[in-house]
Amino acid sequence: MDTDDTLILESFLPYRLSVLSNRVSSTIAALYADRFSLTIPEWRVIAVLGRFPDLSAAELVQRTEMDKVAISRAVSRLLKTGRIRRRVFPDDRRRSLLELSKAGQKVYQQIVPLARSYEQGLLSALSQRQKNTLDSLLNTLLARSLEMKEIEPR
Amino acid sequence: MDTDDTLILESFLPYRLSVLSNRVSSTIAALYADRFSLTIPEWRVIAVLGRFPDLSAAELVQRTEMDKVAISRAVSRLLKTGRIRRRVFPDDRRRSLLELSKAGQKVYQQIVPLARSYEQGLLSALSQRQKNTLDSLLNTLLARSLEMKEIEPR
DNA sequence: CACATATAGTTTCAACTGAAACTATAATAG
DNA sequence: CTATTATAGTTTCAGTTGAAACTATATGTG
Repeated sequence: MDTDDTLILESFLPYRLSVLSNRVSSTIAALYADRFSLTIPEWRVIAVLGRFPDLSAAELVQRTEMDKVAISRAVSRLLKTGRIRRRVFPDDRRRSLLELSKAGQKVYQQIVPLARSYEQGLLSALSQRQKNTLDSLLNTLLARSLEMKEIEPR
Repeated sequence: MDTDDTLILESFLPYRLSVLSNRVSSTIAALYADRFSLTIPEWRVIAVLGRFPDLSAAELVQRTEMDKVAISRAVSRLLKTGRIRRRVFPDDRRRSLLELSKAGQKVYQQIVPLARSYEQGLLSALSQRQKNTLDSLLNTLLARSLEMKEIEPR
């Protein structure tokens, strides 16, 4: 029924991804903001430092796929709220070494189960097999989206 | 290897969806901005009006899942650039009826193939079977994400 | 009718964002 | 070594955003 010169927005993959991602992010953001006064960028930094202590800001940029301005701001809020500590890397004084403070570790420990449980809730309608399929489809799409971004010249 | 109190950000579904959606959206946004000076909200309005002429702003809100401020701004830019026209709905003078102008139709006709071709490129690594699976997984997740958003009280 | 309440859409204001400029330090070249 | 160039991270500035207030119109109630 649908002709070739029409586009059905609600079937258009980029649109659907955007709606899904916005819904998920805003739900989680509300969760984190309510209980921990944490933004999503801050939470991402905590999540990464929980696993890999003593990273520099540049390493956080890589591991979170956020830009360095966002990292700088998240880090400065987390420093102010005492959730991370910063040392200077002795061999290169431009660089800092960031790690969770005691308070930051506590937030991390509380928020990990919350994050897991949201994720499980979202995935609860899927069988294990479907979850595996989803995982692999997302891997493919993530790789392909990166190629298409780089190929398409700015 | 990964214990229960650790979270691997790059495997966390909300994070992956966000990275994917941001990549896709920013690639498309660059495409549209370059060639048509169109933002994504404007493009969404055009896409919907191309299929359903004579909608009100409130109907655009529903069909695009954007909020009414964003719609109001997109509509006012599109009016200014002459891509849509607005009439007052006679039976209720608060309401407007929006439709593509000739120029808007032309943009629509040019941009639909561009959108389709981006989507095909993104999906090019998938078999038809995988595309169907993706489609159905997204439907499930979209439904579930809505439930979880509504259940979780603000 | 007059008043209260609801709805469509716009504007305002404060917070957020990213690109570009900037500061500090380091590495490399003459 | 000094000058130049590069890198780490921060700040600035010019948009962009969304919540709440606002304007205009419509609907419901006594």
